[in-house]
Amino acid sequence: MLHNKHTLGKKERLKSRKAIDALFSGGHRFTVSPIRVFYQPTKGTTLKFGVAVSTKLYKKAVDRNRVKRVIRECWRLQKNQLQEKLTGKGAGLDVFFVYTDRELPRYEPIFRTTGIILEKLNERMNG
RNA sequence: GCUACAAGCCAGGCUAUCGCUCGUUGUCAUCCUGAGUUUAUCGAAGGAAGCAACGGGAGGAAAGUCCGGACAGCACAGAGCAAUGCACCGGUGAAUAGCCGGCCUGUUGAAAGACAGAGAGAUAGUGCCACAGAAAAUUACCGCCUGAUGUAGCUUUUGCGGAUGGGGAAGCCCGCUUAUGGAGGUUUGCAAAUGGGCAAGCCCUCCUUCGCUAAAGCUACGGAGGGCAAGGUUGAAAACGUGGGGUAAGAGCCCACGGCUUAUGGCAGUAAUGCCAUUCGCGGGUAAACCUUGCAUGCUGAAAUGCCACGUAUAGUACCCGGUAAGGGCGGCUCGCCCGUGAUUGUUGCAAAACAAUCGGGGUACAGGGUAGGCAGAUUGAGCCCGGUGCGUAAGUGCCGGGACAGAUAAAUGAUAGGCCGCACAUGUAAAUGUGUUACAAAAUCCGGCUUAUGGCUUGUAGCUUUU
RNA sequence: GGUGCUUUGGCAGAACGGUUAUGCGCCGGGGUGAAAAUCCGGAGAUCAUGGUUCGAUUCCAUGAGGUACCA
Repeated sequence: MLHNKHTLGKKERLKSRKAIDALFSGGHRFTVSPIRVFYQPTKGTTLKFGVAVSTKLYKKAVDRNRVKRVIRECWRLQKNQLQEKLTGKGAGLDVFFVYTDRELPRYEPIFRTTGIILEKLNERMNG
């Protein structure tokens, strides 16, 4: 029952500055436009997620919040499969998205892109 | 109906599904602490995470960071300088460069009024004022007046200044004279012979004319020097304005009227200020040029600050320091003041102490190592809103009653879908249909202002247009 | 969160409050068989809006952009 709920609480978010620094310096990365993905396996069993949008792309805080909310929503609705796999393997993963497009995103394309990213992450966890 | 201005209000609402965060309550089989005793995979009670229910969850500007505070830390030994800010008056308020009222000035207007004002000082000093113009600030180009010396002309007076003459019987011929002409005399010559004559610039005298020299006077030109600032094609700006007197010419030099201004007094006003009287004056503009005057300001800023946890290197290099230390604080600078060194050994010495060495200590700079988690600050406060009421022109404020008030921290307050209300656009006579959809923008310790961005609604005022 | 500095043609970059220089680039012409270089000529700018001033790139205010710093 637990994994049918599409939650994204505090524990599922990437909040430590230290962890993020480590992710940027030592993590793997790939890009599915317009999103750049950073990820790194960890010791815990949780899947942690974070988003960032540059101030240079969007000067207004309202726009940045909008982008982050859309991406977060897409991740929340689709990440359960990956979480199950990790729980099965007893592994953890930190994932970080950076939005790189200058145009404001619409919901559906981002939803699809997030799906592709999750598939890729799934494959890589296998390998 | 449109436009402009002013004031006020709202900042979409509903349903479904899935979420985020805070609080309260409950639950809790997992974990932690663990009363109790029977020492047992016993467990009261509490807590953590999870779960459930209920409740709260961006703004009028949350923005810009332009002002002002609260609050916190450091300092509190003062003086001077510097720096920064402010600048009509009164009120308001915790405070301000905010707000309210008033005064003054300017613009506009017939006026009433409206709008604007960084609104101390240009007579403390320095600088600047392009082009044009005579000149851009106590000066002088033209000009007006006076005017030594000079030049020219005129008048008067004095003095000076013209031609040797020769030849021929004569007419005449030659020579000379750049002062004209006349009168008289004398002389010479000629002709004639009665008398009267004729001729002569170069014989004499006088007058006149002309020229020169000198003196005096007048006029004109020029003008050393002096006086004046009235007038002068400019310019953004021109030396208080108009009229009269005055003068060599002129001038606020004097007078009258008017304008501005200083001071004193009276009256009105809390005051700025206004009116009246007397009075010093009238030497441009610019201080959002430097500056001067007055007043105010200790510095820093929640990344402040306190506590807990974790971690590292009590290490390295160079230099400095023995009390008037190195260095640090007040503090941006100077003075001044304050803080800031111990032990052991040795030498000298009666001692106090001084000096030296060693060890430690302190400081500055460099290069490096570590941490960047949690709690408090921190979400209810000089507060805000509504109603009533008192005071006040108002800003505001007193009293009474009621109400609401987020708290994240890689940072929540949402996403998707569908209607509805409203709005905009398109089609349409209309009914309606279709499309789009709210603008500006997101708390980050808190509060009061200001400024800027912006959708819609209501009311009022003014103008325009249409219809009646 | 806080504090500075800065904005001049396409680019770089000067300018006492008094006509916005200069270089590279661009356009046109000349030149060449065609180009390059060179030569001649030309266009093109003070971030925006107000204010002070007779007059603002310059001084002041407000806003917009850029940039740097503070643990």
